[in-house]
Amino acid sequence: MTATTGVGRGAGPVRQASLREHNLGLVLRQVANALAPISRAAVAAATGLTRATVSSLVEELIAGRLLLETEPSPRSGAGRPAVGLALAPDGVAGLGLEVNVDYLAACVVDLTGAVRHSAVLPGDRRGRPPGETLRALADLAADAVATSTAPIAGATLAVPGLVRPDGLVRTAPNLGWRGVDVRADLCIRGLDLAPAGLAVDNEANLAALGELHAGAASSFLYVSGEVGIGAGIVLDGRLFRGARGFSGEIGHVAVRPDGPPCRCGAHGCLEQYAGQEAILRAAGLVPGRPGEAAGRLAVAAERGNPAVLAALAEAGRALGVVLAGVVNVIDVPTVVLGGLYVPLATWLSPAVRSEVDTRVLTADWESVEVVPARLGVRAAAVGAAGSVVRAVRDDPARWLARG
Amino acid sequence: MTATTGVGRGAGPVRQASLREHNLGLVLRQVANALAPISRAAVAAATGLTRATVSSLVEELIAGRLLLETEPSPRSGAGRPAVGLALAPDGVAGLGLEVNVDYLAACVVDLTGAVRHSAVLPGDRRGRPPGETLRALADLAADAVATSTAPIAGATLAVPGLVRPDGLVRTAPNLGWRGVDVRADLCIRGLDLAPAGLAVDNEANLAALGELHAGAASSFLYVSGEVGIGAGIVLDGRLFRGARGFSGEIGHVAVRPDGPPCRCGAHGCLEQYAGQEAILRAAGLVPGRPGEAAGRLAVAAERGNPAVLAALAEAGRALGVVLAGVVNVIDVPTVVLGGLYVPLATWLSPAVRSEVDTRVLTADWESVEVVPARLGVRAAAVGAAGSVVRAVRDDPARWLARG
DNA sequence: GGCGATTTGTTAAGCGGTTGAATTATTTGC
DNA sequence: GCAAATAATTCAACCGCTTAACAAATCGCC
Repeated sequence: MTATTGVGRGAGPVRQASLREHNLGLVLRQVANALAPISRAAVAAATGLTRATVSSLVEELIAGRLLLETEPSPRSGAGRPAVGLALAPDGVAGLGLEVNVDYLAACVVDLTGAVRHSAVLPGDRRGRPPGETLRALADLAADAVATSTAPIAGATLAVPGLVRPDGLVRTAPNLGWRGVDVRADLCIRGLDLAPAGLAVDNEANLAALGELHAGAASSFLYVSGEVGIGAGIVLDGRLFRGARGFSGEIGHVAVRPDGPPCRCGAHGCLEQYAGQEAILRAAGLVPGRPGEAAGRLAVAAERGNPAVLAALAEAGRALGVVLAGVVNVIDVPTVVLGGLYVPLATWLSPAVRSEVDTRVLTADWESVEVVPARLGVRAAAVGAAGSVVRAVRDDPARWLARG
Repeated sequence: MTATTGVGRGAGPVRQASLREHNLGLVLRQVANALAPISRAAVAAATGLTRATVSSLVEELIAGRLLLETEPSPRSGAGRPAVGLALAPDGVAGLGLEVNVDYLAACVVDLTGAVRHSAVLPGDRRGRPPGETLRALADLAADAVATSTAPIAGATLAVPGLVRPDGLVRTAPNLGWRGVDVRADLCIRGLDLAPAGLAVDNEANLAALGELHAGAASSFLYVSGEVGIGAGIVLDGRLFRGARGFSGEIGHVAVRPDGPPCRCGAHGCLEQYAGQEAILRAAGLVPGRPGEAAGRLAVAAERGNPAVLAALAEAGRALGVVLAGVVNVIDVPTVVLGGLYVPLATWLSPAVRSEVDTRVLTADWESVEVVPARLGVRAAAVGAAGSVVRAVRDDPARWLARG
């Protein structure tokens, strides 16, 4: 009986040092989440730590250039005025990279969450050798690094495909990649990736983090519609990766078990109803370059083209059926439509909402919101960069202890 | 920018006391997960704590009657013989309760995971007033408590319906319950529920924990087929409850969006293909008492009744389509078929497996297993009781510090 | 049988980190 | 100008882990 492998839960032992690491993060996040500069005393009150401890922790964070003291805020009541604390804009930054079907992107996000640099290099990357694409990306990345006044804590790369937890790209069908070890193949001038290393993740996952970063709710399902359809699941401010790291593959959830065949080998997958090519086909438009399909569809829909409107309604319905299923299973309060679906949200959302409302069991008392994404194409790159600074925020001690 | 509410992550501050609480749990779980009695030195080596610290922690756990010293194990090599440590069978126990359509159940599980007492009271509970049912359950529970030599740390109740995180039963359609506040209405003779309180949870969730307890993998999807169909999701040894606590409602995931109408108001829900009544209908059998349908189906299938075999194959296919979708979304390596599906697994599994294998995107390199549940009807009650002792195991300090 | 090697478990000193109280600093209000 | 109020720092005390030394119990080898 009872044979869970390993110890489960909070794994390791806890020494006093871990205690400080935890509290360091607690204080840093408290400052980060405050809307305005906040005093040590307020941090102490909010965290439950004593002011003495908070002072000591803050001192360390300031020395590590993660926090700054600001001018006292507008006075209120008697007493010594509080010294404000805020995140240091030049303390650390994260580098976010993205390889996609028709562009490469790089951006730098600082600790405060501000996007400090952002560059996109258009170009069709389908079927090109990974090495060539990665070299071009490395150049773009090196430029981004060169512009940063803050030290770069690490980099994260977004790829439209299945990525193993260790960073190996299992397959990125639309790029034509299979088994690419990005971590070994990418080296960026002016940036030593050894310490934090390069993280690689699915484009939908990182775009979801980008939305979180941009102020979306703390729990939501992000749907990334492109040639394929992926999803990133954010629960309670954290990315949910499933048991083995390949969560969110909603593009191959069945809409109709005996529907049209899909390139995955199954029948009636969502991609065959709401993928970019399926929508174009249903609308009677010719497939073109991957980047501009959404625009063409939006223009035609705006003009009232009936075939396009019908195609979008049908796609929305299929999307709604699948999303309702997902919500029934993981019970998220919000669905964010991203990628291709952002410019088409006006026409897709009604059908999606209607399906979700009738099919989600708990919809009667726990409403489910369907909203378009706030970020555009850059969502994944911003999310990737944001995930780096988020990692520093979650465990500042590791960053402070760097060689 | 960046406006996650609250602090997220590891919530509270960490004082030295929390440190000890954590390590107390670490040591206890290490002993629990060992297959045989284990020495202090081995615990130290496995956890990374020093032997001195482990000794101190063990002393506290022995004083609290959670651990026992056993005879030294068969010798091996030189050196002073080790004193074995094992979970104390009489240190604490958990009470598990279940209200279901056609029976009530109560059981007691001790810290080692052994079921010390188990009682089932058959009887149709559909449409009966909740108060009456709860009184009958309280009697059953009081008997269970009376038999226990170990102090009862708390109780958990399994209900076939939607349960709010605070324990309010939102709705249990097959019982005819709506908005029942079990925690207020249930009081058990001889057991003070005040300290740990009474937890209430969905039957599928707790049955999933029961399977975990019975040694299933540490990540799996448990499917509970009864009149309705629910699922419990276990990831990395932990129950996954979704963002708002209502996860796993797979009974109303669509198999065919324009299929037969479902009592939930939508069309083509899984319940209409693989629910108890749907299978009986498709098999041409009359609905009977809820408890015996599975048996009748299994007997008829055994005899080779073609209508029944076809009905089961069809149900298996529908189940497979939906489960494949769920696996695509949360990427679990194992699906456990429970409840009604256990006796029917022989006929359901092939269709389920075939659908899962063709529809799960990652199935080519990360196989998905489909297995029948190990526990029978009692899974939920055992899981409920197990969840109580599991809570003690995860945070022994709280139990040791009881008034 | 005795002695060293080996492993377990305990004890005592030390150190890191938080607490709590006292102290200093800086403002408002009367 | 002084009391009240609030912010931040200093310092002794305490708590829990670690290190290192030691005591206990067994094996193996001569």
